Amino acid sequence: MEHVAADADIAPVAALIADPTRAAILTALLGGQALAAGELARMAGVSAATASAHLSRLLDGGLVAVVRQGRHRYYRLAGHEIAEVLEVLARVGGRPAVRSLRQSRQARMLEEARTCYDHLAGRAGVGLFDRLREAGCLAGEEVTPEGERLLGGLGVDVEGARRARRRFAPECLDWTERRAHLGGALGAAITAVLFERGWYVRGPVPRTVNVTEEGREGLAALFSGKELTSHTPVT
Amino acid sequence: MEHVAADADIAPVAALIADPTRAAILTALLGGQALAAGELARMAGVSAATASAHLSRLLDGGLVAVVRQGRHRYYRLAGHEIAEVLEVLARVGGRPAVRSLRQSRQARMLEEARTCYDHLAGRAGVGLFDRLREAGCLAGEEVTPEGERLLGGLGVDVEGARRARRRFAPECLDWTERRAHLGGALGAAITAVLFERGWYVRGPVPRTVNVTEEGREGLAALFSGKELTSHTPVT
DNA sequence: CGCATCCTTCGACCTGCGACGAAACGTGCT
DNA sequence: AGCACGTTTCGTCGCAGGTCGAAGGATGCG
Repeated sequence: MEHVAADADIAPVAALIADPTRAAILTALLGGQALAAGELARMAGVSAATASAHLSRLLDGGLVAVVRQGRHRYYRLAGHEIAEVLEVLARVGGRPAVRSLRQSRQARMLEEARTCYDHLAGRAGVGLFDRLREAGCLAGEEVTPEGERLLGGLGVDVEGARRARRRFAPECLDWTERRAHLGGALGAAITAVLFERGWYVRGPVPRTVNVTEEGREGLAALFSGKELTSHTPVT
Repeated sequence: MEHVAADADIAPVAALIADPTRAAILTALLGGQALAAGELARMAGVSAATASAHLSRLLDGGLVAVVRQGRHRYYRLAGHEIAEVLEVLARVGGRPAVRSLRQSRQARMLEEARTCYDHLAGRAGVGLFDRLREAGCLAGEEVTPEGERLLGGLGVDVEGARRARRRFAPECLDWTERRAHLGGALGAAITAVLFERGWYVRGPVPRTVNVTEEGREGLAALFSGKELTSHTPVT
């Protein structure tokens, strides 16, 4: 007989994350991209059979979702709550020792700019957040009329983000920078536009992203108060 | 060779939470009270030896801290980050099936009012949060001058909370109510005052709290705009 | 000083589960 | 149809770690 009060069962979820191989898989998926089972196996450094077993368990547990496309099966995190769990765990987990030179290069790229499931993090993330604040776009967890104008001009659907079922514009603080960046529905919407415009592109290392030349110019123009040139979204 | 980029090691932390017995211990400690090793063993339904082994590992992992007092050893969570991890995990963990009548009573009490490590949660938590908003005390993640006056009169050290290293007034949404309540440094400061004044007291079931008669009257007076009677803090 | 209480350490047992290779399954290409 | 490739299933091995009882400190009480 359990004397502890009825509570959410946290152990099963934690157990799914507790295995190093599964943790590597989940961390790889934290980039926000859906990845094929084979790629995940390679990234985690295990055989295809082993990865498959892990993915099957993660699927059962509702941590990942799968979409079949031809003979590939692309896995992604099941939702932003899952990404939040991983981020919070990373925050208490502490930074690991960096071993090889190659890893230190990758680590530097991750610190520079990366995606945190569906929004921008790292130095780029906090930089963007700071610039939005300075420009008077944000007040607490709300967007000012000024911000509405600026983001609207960029092509961000602020109203749509506000109606989303998840939190609108929470500060999300990550484990590399010790400062906050913009998460939530608004952070995701802005990041989506940045990718769509080609201002940021995904880098070779799983979660990293890079700013493009257009991105550098576009962002500079955006915050210098100039109007943007007309925007032709990619279908 | 690991192909995954250098990242925080989340697996070891997750592994500590992954065991059902350790999860029960951590959940019990989520009430914010320090508990003796024996009590924790009883609550988790294991022998003293087993609990001791688990507590030792949790201590190593930095998830709990211990204070020796006579022949007792009181364990508590190591910090609010740990409580945050548990809350987030509980949110994705889903609600467990309620088995006995007794558990359903306890579950109802937990939903009514409980502590979430160091701040008020459950219906009481979201109620307080809503009333503070309605009274115009909060704007986004900031406190208005009006709020400063009202909370100051209550005896809350708003300035002290603002200087704390943790987030000031984040919304913390929990797994029973699907709404937000007040967490962070400010939430903790307010809750501390509520206990100090005797407006809330801890209930018999681990994480539950109960509002007292004084509490009901005091809160009503507070939000009806009246000034409070002078406050004599408990040493 | 000796006993009771609380907690930890030790030794032994046993279950759970993560690892792989080989083979089966399903899909796309020619 | 037949082959190639990505993925899952199956069978098996081996080890990590959770559990308990009993014994060994440590602390408070009379």
